[in-house]
Amino acid sequence: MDREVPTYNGVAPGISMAMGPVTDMDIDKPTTNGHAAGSKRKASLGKGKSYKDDSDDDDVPLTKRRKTADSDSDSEDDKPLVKKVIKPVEATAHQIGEDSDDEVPLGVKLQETKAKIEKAAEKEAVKLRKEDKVAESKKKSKKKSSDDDDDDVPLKKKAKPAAKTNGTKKVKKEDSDDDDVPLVKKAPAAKKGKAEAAIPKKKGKKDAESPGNEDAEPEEEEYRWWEDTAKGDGTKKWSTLEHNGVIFPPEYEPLPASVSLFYDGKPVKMHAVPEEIAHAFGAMLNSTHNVENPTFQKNFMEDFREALKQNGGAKDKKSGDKVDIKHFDKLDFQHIFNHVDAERQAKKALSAAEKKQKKAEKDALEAPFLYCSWDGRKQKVGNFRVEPPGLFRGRGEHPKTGKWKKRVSPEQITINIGKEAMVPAPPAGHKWKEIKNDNEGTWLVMWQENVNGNYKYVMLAANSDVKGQSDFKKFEKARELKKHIDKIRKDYHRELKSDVMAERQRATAVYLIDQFALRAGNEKGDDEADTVGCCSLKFEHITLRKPDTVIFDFLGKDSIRFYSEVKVDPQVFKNLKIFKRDPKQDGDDIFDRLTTSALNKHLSNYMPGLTAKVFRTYNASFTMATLLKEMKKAPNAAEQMKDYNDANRKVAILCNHKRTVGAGHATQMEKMDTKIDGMRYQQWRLKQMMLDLDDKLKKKRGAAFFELPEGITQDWIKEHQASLTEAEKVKITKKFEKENEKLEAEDQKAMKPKELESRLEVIKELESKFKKENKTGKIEAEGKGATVERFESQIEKLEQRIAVARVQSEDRENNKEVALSTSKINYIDPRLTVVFCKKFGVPIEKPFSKTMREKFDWAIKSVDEDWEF
DNA sequence: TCAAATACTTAGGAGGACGTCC
DNA sequence: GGACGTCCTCCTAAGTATTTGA
Repeated sequence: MDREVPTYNGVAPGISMAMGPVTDMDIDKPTTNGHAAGSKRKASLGKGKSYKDDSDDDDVPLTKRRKTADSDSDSEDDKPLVKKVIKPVEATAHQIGEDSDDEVPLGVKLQETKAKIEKAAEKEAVKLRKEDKVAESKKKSKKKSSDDDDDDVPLKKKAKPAAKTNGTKKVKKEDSDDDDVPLVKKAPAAKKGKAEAAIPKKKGKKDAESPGNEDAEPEEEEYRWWEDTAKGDGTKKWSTLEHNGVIFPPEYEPLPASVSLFYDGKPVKMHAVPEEIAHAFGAMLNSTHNVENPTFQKNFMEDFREALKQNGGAKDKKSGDKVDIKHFDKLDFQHIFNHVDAERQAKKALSAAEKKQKKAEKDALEAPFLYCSWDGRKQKVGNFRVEPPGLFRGRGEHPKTGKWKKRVSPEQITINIGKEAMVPAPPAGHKWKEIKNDNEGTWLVMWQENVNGNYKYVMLAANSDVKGQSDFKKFEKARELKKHIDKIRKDYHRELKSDVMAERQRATAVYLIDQFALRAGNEKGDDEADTVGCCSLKFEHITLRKPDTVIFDFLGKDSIRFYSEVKVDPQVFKNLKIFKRDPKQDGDDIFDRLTTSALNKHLSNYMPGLTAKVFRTYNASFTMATLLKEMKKAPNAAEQMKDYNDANRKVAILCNHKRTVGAGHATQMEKMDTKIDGMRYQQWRLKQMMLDLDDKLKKKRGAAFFELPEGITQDWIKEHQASLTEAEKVKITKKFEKENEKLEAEDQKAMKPKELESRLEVIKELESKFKKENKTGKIEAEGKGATVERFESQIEKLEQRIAVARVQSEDRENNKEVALSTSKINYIDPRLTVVFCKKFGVPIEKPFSKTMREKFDWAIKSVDEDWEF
């Protein structure tokens, strides 16, 4: 039974959309976003293993428990714990202070740097608490003046706003419980009606993206929320909210008759529903890590076959006979891929004008969805496009990777909007799942996806006020942690020896989170990739090497490998040994008495809102702050940026932010090496020319100066000479051909091959020169007015170029698998970067791209160079 | 108390835009 | 102006953390 793909219009004028039949949500039993179905305890105990000694006497002092074979070392438990700093040893997750040029052994160097940073943090914490006390007593003594001050945000006193405020008039106190005070200054509520027309403009921002809005609307006053101290308690996010909903993806366009999926060598035809799934697979044929993954293939096959079953199966295109598609190996997607690729190329080949035209059409279509009105302010919406159907690209060994992510229908979509606002119309013939007026949420639209049952949200863009505010809060929270970090560290060092197992595990976990920037590690379900964080570390993820080295080796978020060999506090080493004690084995939790909730609950005792993830933000920003503080002025902005990136890289390494090494990396490195060697060879030649002018120099400068550079051999020279002459030959030939083409285009007579021959004479001369040099071992001084001084200056210039190239090469190598952007976007307080720019006179455009400058607008406008994290 | 539901941040990769070099 | 490499933006997966409800 063939069915037409249902099509309907209505959300965006002019766009047609297709969705699957409107059923009652094609959603598998949801597993929820990232939450395990089973409990943590089940993970280690469910297999019938007994930890009787541990579980039965949780609260029995560990010292009274049975001794193990390692009792010797355990007996040291009761010795006073000497506070030690960690000593990471490898170029892995903890390379703070790494310095490849340094003579000091890496481990020692790292230890020193980390110790310095920790010591500084401790000192700072004491100082901050002192300052707080003084401030508090001052406050008490002049209570009445409290509403004049704006230093309500902790630590804000250090931040002197660089620019004059033109923001909203300050309302008083921060901790106002008054829910009715709008989060942002209330602007006149937009009229009911076409929402996009009601969305006011933001001052100073070009509005090219919203073509419908270009006429003379009054510009909105910039709202400097970071100077507004009356931000409520954060529960109520908005008072009025207007938006136009979402754009649905275009309908599926069936393949032309000439293009087919092949099965067992024969072209087959099928209904659009299964064809769309096959099309998706064919389109991603170049993504080998997906299409060659057996799980991906298996899941794809299951869903593809199911879709075929539901839609009349497949038929031989020629005979019309039924084809039972059973085996993945017999499928051939190449024709589909070629078709998709041709379409891509055609799109690429469009003229500039055509591309412009297409873009204009797309922009016009999307314009109504770009912005919303949030408390009367025009705010950019982040992801207003409903995710198109496709094959789920779960990362790593995700058990569901390759499953078909179905087309989302309006009936699955919940709209969150202000009570007074006009609800966007669903596509004709459809209705929304639900309309909500939840002003405690920041999302505008929500639906549930069918593969994992995950919730998908449409929220505001990163440069919106509300996202900026939560970013600001996040960094303020991390700064707040500075005041408590010394106490927290003292406490966990003490509790590492606690008699209560749960407490000891907790202390050990906090130690790891603090020292090695591990993530919390929530429990995961069986239908997710097997990745872990701190609390979910398993037996096999940690190897202990006496006396105090821990080797972490596990897959973290996004299945990125975390490998690190580090020296730890001896008590941590002992604890981990205990947590791994028999009968635990592979698959069992290291921290079987600890959950992320318990850990976070404990942390919140130190400071409201303190959770495991705050440590990552704190350590990243604090490290960056320390490195920037130590930074010296560089001769120019480029070198200053290199220093900045080096600091950024240290933070990225701390956070284990990685990227896959680009395909061309090795070739690039080789190229750079060859380039450097070429320059060194050139230097050597110049030195020989110096000798040619004055053979006494050898005695004067010492023979070593004139020797062949290390690694440059006679064989290498011959090879290099050959490649030099070849490159020159190619260059001359290409130039000749181009000139001829030009002549022909101008209807002139082309040059004869003889001309090329004569031009290539120089190559012959070059070759014979090299030959002579190689034979005699002498290099004649070249150039008019050759002098020793001139050659020396040329050598010096080459030396500089070599140095620059070496730095670049090293930089590239060091950076090949480190992603800097993640830490810059999420972990390093942007105000630190602003301070860096101001202090060293570097334009903000250097470290922050346009999008980042918009996202961190609040930071750029709120600090001067004296600001400290 | 626990699992499920919910809402948000953090993450790497794909692909297009942009800049540089020849 | 085309080839090539790099940077930037978009996309959406994959985490964390809190809230809800049985």
